[in-house]
Amino acid sequence: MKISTKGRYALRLMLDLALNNTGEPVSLKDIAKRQEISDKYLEQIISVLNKAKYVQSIRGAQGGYVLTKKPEEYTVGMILRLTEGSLAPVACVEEDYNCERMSDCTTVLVWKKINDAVNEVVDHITLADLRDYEMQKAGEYVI
Amino acid sequence: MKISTKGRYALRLMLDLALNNTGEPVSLKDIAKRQEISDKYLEQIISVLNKAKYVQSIRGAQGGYVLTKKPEEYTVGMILRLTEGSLAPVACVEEDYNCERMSDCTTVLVWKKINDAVNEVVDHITLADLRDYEMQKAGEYVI
DNA sequence: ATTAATTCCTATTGACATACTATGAATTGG
DNA sequence: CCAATTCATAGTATGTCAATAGGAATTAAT
Repeated sequence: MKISTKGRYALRLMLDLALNNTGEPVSLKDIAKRQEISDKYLEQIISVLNKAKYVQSIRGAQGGYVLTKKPEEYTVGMILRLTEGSLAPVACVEEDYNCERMSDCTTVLVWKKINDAVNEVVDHITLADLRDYEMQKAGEYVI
Repeated sequence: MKISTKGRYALRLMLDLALNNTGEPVSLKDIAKRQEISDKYLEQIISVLNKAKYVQSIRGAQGGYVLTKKPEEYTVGMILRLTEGSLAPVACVEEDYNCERMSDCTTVLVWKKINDAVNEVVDHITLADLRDYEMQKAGEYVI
């Protein structure tokens, strides 16, 4: 029942971009340094985000990545589902899954409730929420 | 973000015992047949439930297993945590976990919310709820 | 006392996923 | 031209999953 590093790093990566959302491209090397994550591994992760047009890449020297949308427009769910695949706790509550036991199966009730509960959380937190939380937290120690 | 067969089978196994809770021991072979699960695999799973005293075993011919408590007293969370280990979506929201980034880490907010949401579900469904649901469902077609 | 049915215990296996590392090509600003 | 960057693909070590396998121990029924 774990979220892998892929999803976790993707979220930190996107949050990092949201916090450095100046219009200038942010290099992966910088993100990797700030987040203390292997840059080579981050390359693979951002490649997925890039192909899905969640970020735009600028190649060459001084290149990097920028968000394609406003932080408000990314939910945590979008990012996790893209990088992790489905967040469903079991295959049988995923879209168009078919199981012969389905009609008999009582435990599927539990999986559906877990699924709904998780979706409710991840689909209502945006990158902007996390960015604001982090910025506010940073401000707490100013005075 | 998946629950493994171990936890899923454990829940079906326990529900099967709740539905056949006559006081007579139920053999694993029968459970395996009803649930269409490998009996050899179920042996390993029930061994965990047995060591935790969630079930009591009766050895020898005509032996089997019985629940040690009333179905009302088992939550889905108890059964899943025992067989799956922690249900936390990431290690850092588990009890007494320590991570240097903890104080900086904004994404942990997300994991905590997921964790709470899942716990809220699994800790409020009991075996009796599932048993009643299944019995009621079976009755629907009587007339 | 024997047999058959059962639980109990431990080891092994094949497939797959995870979390990277490695290598090098392509692109581009300075 | 060069250094910094993204892009693409391959490899790898480790671990987990989902069983399967084999047999020992126990006990009710005959």
